[in-house]
Amino acid sequence: MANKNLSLNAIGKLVESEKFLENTEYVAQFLLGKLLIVDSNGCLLGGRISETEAYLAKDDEASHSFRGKTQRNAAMFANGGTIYVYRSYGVHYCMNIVSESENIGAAVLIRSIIPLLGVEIMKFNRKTENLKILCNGPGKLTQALGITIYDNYKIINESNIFLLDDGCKPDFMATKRIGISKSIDLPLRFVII
DNA sequence: ATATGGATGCTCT
DNA sequence: GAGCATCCATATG
Repeated sequence: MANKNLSLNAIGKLVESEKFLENTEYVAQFLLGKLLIVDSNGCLLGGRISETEAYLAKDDEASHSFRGKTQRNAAMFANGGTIYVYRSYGVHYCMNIVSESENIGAAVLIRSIIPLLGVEIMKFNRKTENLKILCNGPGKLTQALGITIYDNYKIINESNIFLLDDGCKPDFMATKRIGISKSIDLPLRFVII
């Protein structure tokens, strides 16, 4: 425990929990360049967030929260900083970080990270040696990091999943979101340039 | 380099 | 029973 915090402190400082209470588009942009790190049985896995998408509480038909709270999306209505994981296409898991306050229903989907820590373990988890395709998709990064539905409802920085700020302030651009069929024109996808 | 279709399981109508 | 916030293998230019 003390060791883990020591090694995390050497990488950067934990993102303050109040940050997740800000509005969702801001959180989605803020998360770019931050380090997403998972303590997997004592091994640190993770990398730098390079792509996010905002899913809003209001007027966003593509958001899981659009039709209200259900058993599946309940974590999305928890307080900002909660992790919302769901199964996608019956095959993969996708990971979101809830934004804003309790009962709002907004979150940021982590779409891609640049692998930095525990690369050999992530290669094993993904069954590939190719760094380019290790974590470059929402289903891929959860597989690389070992994130599953059991991580649903965990709290960032109060579990084995951490967000760190090492001072990186990347340039980014906004584009349309990917892989959805409703509200497809909203510029709510953010990518490091 | 881009396009396609299959795998897969769970939620909601 | 439909429809997915995906990925990969395969097929073609």
